[in-house]
Amino acid sequence: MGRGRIEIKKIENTTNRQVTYSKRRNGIIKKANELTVLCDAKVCLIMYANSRKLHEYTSPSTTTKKMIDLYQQTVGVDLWSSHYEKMQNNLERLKEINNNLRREISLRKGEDASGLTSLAEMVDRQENMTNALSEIRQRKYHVIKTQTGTTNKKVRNLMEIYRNLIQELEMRGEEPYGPIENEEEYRAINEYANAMPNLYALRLHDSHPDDLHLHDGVGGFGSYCLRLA
Amino acid sequence: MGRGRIEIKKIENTTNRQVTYSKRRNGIIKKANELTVLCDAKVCLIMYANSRKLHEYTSPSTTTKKMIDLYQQTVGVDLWSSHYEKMQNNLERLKEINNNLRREISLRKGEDASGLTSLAEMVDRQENMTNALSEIRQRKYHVIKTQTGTTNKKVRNLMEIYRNLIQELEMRGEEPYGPIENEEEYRAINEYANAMPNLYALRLHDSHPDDLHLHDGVGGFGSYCLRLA
DNA sequence: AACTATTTATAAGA
DNA sequence: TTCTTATAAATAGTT
Repeated sequence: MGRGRIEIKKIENTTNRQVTYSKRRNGIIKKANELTVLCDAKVCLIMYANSRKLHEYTSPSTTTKKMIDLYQQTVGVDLWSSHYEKMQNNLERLKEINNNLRREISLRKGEDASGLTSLAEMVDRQENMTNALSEIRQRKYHVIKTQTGTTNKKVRNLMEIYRNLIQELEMRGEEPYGPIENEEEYRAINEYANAMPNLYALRLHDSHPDDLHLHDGVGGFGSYCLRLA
Repeated sequence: MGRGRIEIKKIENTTNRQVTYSKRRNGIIKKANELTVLCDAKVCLIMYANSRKLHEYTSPSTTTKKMIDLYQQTVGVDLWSSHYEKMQNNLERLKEINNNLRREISLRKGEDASGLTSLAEMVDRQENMTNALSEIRQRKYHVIKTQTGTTNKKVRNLMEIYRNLIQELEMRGEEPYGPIENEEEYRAINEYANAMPNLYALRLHDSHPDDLHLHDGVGGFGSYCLRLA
């Protein structure tokens, strides 16, 4: 379509080629746009000639990225994969580690999916578990000791309150051991009384010989005392 | 360029539009190819019309992926980032799970990084551990029982060999209890003898009352016997 | 899918 | 590059 018909083969004259590229590039972009408008199509056109300059056209109704995504979806090839191969590897590695951790937990729970554990392995595992258990016992011991300390303080406090109460009542000439009138004090005493069974419950759960034992003489109100055996 | 000039706006008649799309699509692909050949250019053309069908042209000298890479490089925008993000999230999620699993193992080992464990929690944990331990004990018991069976068979076998050996020696009129000459039999007997301490070692590791105990009367050579208490 | 009157694109030249 | 213009190519409407 010009002054003369041309053969479709590379134009060897550089200038000529560049001129033709410029003209035809505009031509094809115009065509792409016409296609977009006339046929309600989405077109993405990327051109790259030796000039190292990139020219593109993308229908206004879409974006280059959307077109690429669409392209992948249709063609069924993941063009991104090479870009995040490393990540993929990382992901796989983490999954592997994860599985190993799960397996270890499983073993520690006494489960054994494979059923292939050797005796030596099991002896080892048991020893491991026993150590862990004694570790936990020690820690619990520590916590109980601490808690006992604070509890004893609480008791001393309550005894003080109680004594004062009795004294007050006696001074008023009223009968001791009568109803407690100070609401706050009453609540505090009750709270303490209710806390005891919880501590006590430990003995039910836990009957191992080298575990700690709580000896509490729950006699009169004034003789509350927690000792560690 | 046809029987009549047309306005560049969406063709409302569907059939007409599809026909025009088909014709012009071919036209633009031809143009793209001519551009490729004439000007030594790289062209990537992706078209998508309502038909949900994708049409593309890419210069033979390149690939769609290369063109996309080039496009990104030139435009300086990372089209992959959104995909990357998804993976990144996945990775973070896995790491989180990983940490949780590690924490659980830590707890099961009796470690406590936070030091914030409540007493109730620790009681619970200990019970959990105790259960796991008994599970493991049971499993070990099973394995030992099985192994004892096979060991007993081995012993019977060895006794038979030994008897034969004695008999043979006596028949030769030689002194009994002399050096064992059959090398294979010697090795078999030795192997068995060496296996015993390993089984025995269980008692050292494992002194829990409800664990199983092995009573073995290691008397004469003929009285080897493993019993389960 | 083919035809063809026309429009459009563009090769060559300025 | 851009403009011009003769001519090749593309295609709208028709069959």
